[in-house]
Amino acid sequence: MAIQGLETNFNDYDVLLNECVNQRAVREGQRVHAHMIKSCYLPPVYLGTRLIVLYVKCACLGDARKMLDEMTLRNVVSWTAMISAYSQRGYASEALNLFVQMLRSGTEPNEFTFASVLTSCTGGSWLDLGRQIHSFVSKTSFESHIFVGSSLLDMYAKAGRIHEARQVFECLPERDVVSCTAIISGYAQLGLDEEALELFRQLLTEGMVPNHVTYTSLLTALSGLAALDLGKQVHSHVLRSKVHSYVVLQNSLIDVYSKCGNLAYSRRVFDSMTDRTVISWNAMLVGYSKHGMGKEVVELFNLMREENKVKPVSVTFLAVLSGCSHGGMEDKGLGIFHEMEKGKYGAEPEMVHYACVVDLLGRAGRIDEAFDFINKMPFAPTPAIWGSLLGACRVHSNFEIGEFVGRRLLEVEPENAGNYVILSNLYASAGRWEDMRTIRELMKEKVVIKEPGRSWIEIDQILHTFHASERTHPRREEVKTKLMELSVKFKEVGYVPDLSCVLFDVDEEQKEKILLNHSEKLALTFGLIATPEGLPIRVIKNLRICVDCHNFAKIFSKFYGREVSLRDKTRFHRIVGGICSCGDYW
DNA sequence: TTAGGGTTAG
Repeated sequence: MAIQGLETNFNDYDVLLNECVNQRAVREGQRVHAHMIKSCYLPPVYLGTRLIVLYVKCACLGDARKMLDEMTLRNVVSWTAMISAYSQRGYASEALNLFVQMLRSGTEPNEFTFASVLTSCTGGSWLDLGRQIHSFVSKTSFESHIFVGSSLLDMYAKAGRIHEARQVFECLPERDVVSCTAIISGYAQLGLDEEALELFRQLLTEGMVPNHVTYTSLLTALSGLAALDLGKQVHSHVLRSKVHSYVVLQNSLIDVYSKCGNLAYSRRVFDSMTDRTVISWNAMLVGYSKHGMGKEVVELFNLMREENKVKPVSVTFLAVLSGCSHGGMEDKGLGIFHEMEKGKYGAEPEMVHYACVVDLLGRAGRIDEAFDFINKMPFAPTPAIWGSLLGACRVHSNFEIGEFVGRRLLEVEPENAGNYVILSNLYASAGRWEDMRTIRELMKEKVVIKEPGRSWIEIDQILHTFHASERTHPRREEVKTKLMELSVKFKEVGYVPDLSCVLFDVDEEQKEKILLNHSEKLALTFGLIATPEGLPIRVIKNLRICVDCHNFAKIFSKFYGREVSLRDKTRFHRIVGGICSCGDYW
């Protein structure tokens, strides 16, 4: 049917609008709409709603909203189509405002409305409103509806309220792959990786059939755990199933291999992809960057620009700049930063990029330049920026700037123990013992220990976790005895425990004991006794590795001829024959 | 006619 012969009646309009919706023909729909206006035809609710649906499906939100506003009579579908359009595109406040307007108008929401509007309550700041909607939902029959329930549990999970999310999940009268994935992903996104993995296994035994989204969420957890064998298992599963070509899933595979220290596998996945999003490039660049592979970072960035299919974004530059910094390509990194400033890439440098430059200059020993750079930045420096410069002052023994920065940091970030340690060590190296003692005293009063250290190692698909106060591992006594033995052997070949790494005010003997109990030493020692001779040992630590453990690992690698791959909070340390890929700067 | 879960960085 064409516009020319269009009659001003419901049936003609209805047939034509249906065709438009099916073919996503928004122009044609707009012409039909214009015809209605010209003919002074006031569309009934059904046709008005049909137009809203058409506009929403063709991403013309402005037209859709105009239509809704023009309608004198609206039904639950007209409201819900608009609310869900806002929700899906991330316009949370518009969606919520409209929901409130809908209630005021006296229209009863249905399960579609609740499922939509609750997805706009994610992100923490809307949680209070989300709770109110939840209590509203409980008074209706929709509480047990699976779509509404999935939205609800996802809302709680994204706000960090995983127990409430779990409660909603447990109360669902039925489960499907989406609700199962939502709860698994909730755990994974909060870094509760072991819980995510355990729940995945449990739900699998209960009959869940995972799809590409479930595998993507599971891979997030496996990345956090650096569970290489499990990651490979998921990969082969994915290859045998129909879901292997989803880009998001492949991006997660790049990430899992890179976080497990296996960049060759990451690159193989990356190269095999026919379509890549900016996240595929970013994941690969971040992988190289965390391994300190500056040359590869720059080459891949150049390739990305040559291909010119996707535009680099903020995270891309973060990876490129930090890759240049960790990979000893300071001038290249500085060059790219200056090009960003000049607008070459269409992405303005942000605070994180400035922080990368400070790190880059500091690492290269260009402390004065870094200090000048901070003072000229268009932002007020963050504690992380000062912290990065303080670290550089420690490594390059710059007392003057170090003292200034350290004092500054104690004011803005009094709870961070690392700052006190570096500053007191700076004083010690300058022979200013009185100042050193004052700083140590100050530290005792103010420091908050946020997260206890833990390290883990994967052997035959089993993750073995160690804490400083190790009481749980079945082979802990054997590990501790072996570790004592290593300490004696290593001292004979030059290992001197670095007691300045200990934050507690105890005697030297006690300090040495504390150091020897650091979780990464326990995990490393377990790796030695639990894996065949000569094989590389892969340890993961949740915090930044301390100088003493780093020294210990270097001697360990040389003594036993074992390659040690140690992933800490910020990067990978690949230690071969006593030499670390980080160049002793991290 | 309207609905729920996913990837990089910090």
